[in-house]
Amino acid sequence: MRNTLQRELVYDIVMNSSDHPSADVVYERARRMMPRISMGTVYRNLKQLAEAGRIREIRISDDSNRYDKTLHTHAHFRCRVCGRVTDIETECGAAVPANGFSGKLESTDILFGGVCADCAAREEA
Amino acid sequence: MRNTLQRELVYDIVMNSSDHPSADVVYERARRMMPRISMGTVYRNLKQLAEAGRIREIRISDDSNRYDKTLHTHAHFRCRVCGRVTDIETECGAAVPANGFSGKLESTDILFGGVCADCAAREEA
DNA sequence: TGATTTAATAGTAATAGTTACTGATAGCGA
DNA sequence: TCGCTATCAGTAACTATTACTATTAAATCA
Repeated sequence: MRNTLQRELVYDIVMNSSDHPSADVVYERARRMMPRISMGTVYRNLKQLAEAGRIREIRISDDSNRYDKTLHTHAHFRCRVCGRVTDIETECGAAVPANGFSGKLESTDILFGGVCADCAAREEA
Repeated sequence: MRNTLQRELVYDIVMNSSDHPSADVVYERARRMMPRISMGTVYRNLKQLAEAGRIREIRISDDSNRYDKTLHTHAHFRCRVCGRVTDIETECGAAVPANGFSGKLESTDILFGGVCADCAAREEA
């Protein structure tokens, strides 16, 4: 994997973000530093960095994928009102398949959906 | 909610499928019974039936949504080789957010990815 | 039962997220 | 420094899904 300015920029943006940015958001932030960078480059590098294990891809159906600097498996919560994605602890730690599963496990995604505390309070008012 | 032939057909197809069909697959099966049914109708009814709690929507990022006759929360495994989605038991039962989460929880999706036993055996050969 | 209301339909167009393509550029090994 | 080729910018294409519109048909009611 070549060490290009574009790839390092994309990587730095994810590593300095704590808000689980989507490709779109990474693109907007990247353009501030490198105005001619293209969307395709951002997508390609996010995918490659995730494949290389340098960042983590959070797959969110019915929404765009997000990218996370935190590498270890952990659950996420997505607020359907504000769209924010936050880390969340689960009671049993990381879920694992019970005995009896005989395939090859490669990824685990735990996604909770609902309304975050902030938006719930705002809805009350 | 009106009781249309199209809606009952879509519902019956999901209830008689154990392979977690996507909207596309439901559409193909529906056309065999009702050739003039449209894709939009299938999508609309799957969404409405899921909202009404009569079927369950399985959200699979980087792939189309699937639909399940089983209503209670349970984890799924998706094989990246053959694309099949199967039910899977987890060691700790259903994951729940740890104490400290103060939002409103509405959905839980646990998705494992990897290679199923069949495809793994085939890759060996 | 037949008229009326309106949710739902078929068919089509549009949207969003993402990937593919193409000629030009630049990282890196020799 | 030269040459190879991965990567780039820009654009087109693709896929899953939703939106739109005129038409149809459930359900309500006289």
